[in-house]
Amino acid sequence: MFDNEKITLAIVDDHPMILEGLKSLFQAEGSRYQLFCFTKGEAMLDFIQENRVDVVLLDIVLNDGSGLDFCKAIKQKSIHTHVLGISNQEERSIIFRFLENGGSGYILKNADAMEIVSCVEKALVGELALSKKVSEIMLSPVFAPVELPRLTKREKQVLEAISNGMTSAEIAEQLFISVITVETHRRNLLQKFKAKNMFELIKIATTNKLI
Amino acid sequence: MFDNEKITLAIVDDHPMILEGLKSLFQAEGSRYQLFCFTKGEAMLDFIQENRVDVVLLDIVLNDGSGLDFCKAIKQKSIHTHVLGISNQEERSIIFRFLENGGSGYILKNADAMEIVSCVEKALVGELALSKKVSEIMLSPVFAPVELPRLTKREKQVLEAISNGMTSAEIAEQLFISVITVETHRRNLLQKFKAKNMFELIKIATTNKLI
DNA sequence: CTTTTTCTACGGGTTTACCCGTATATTTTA
DNA sequence: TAAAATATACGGGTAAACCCGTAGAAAAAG
Repeated sequence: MFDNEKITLAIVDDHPMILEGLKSLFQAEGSRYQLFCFTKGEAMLDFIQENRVDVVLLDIVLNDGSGLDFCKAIKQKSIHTHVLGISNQEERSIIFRFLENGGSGYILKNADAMEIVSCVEKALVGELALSKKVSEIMLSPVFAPVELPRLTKREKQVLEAISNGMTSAEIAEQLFISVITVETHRRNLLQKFKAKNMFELIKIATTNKLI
Repeated sequence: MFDNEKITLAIVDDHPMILEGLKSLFQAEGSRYQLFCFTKGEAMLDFIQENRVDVVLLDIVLNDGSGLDFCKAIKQKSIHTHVLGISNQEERSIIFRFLENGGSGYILKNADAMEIVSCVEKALVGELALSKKVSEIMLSPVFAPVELPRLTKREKQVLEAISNGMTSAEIAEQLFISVITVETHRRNLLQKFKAKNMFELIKIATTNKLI
């Protein structure tokens, strides 16, 4: 990014009103920014393929896909582009997923104008850009009342192996126990999780980082 | 936390040397801190059950369990306790998991003394406390060369349903297609992912947030 | 030191997943 | 418009998962 060049800022949002709002906000910033607006994520990706973009303000909920996926795609195409999520979506896990996917920050749409601008500038200098409310959300974990069953050492081993695609026979061989024992562990796992089958169980266990 | 009371700081680390180092660091801080040291996570949890603790400096790799789990357990027992991860573990996904589990911050062990102290103080006033190196890591996503196959709309629907524990017959009914078609989609999914079976595939898809 | 949990193991039976090849209509992309 | 990808569907067969009840030995917890 050269000092004599403008900062290229892409805005992606499928609400025309919000797009307009952001547009006028950054046009007012003494023309430091060159704006490009998109209502579709794919169109923005095509643009980034061919043009240098410094910052993307990316809505999370778009009609042609998820901002989470678009963020990842942007960083894959252009690692130096800073991507800021901007959404009404307050869900904690969404924020984390966005950052994990390479986002440089996250802003809630009800943030005031100053905050949005300062987040963009933070991102530009390589800092993590979180609006006040967002960092509060990140620091306020809610522990779901869904009590996950705790697994024994053996059950963890079996579950881990299953999730790696091993069959009961293979697991039995690996753990030096009988196939029948492995199947008993399977049964107990299903009961503990109240899952209908292992597919559901593995999804639960994986999303809850048990394996 | 009252001004006339000391800040209670628990340190959990199974390397005696590091424990000593942190101890002397905070004892030097004009006795603002009252220290409690632990080499086992379980012992620290028992302590927190009975005593108010303002901040925990928690090693991620402990011999009696993972700091990730301990962090979650601490926040479940005592939501107001700030937990700071302190580890040599530089892995990006670990940092995110720690924060998702309720951590207030994360510090690498090679951070200098000042940085550690300032992170603790940041956490005390309710801010996200990341050492410089850590926030750099968070902002440097690496996109694994493992190219995930992109799924068609139908395949996503089928995979989603499988992961919710539905059988092929149930899925067929839900999507108004033949069981045979569902099984064809299953087959194609397995081939696309080069997975041995659906258990493995669901784990891959879930950890990569495809479902 | 007793009680509980965990790990181990058996038999028999039903359901489901998985593998193989094939094939046509529709939709998307080049 | 031609080629490729997608969604649909059939038949036959094997392997694996899942369900039921039961139960002893070892380890952990009280």
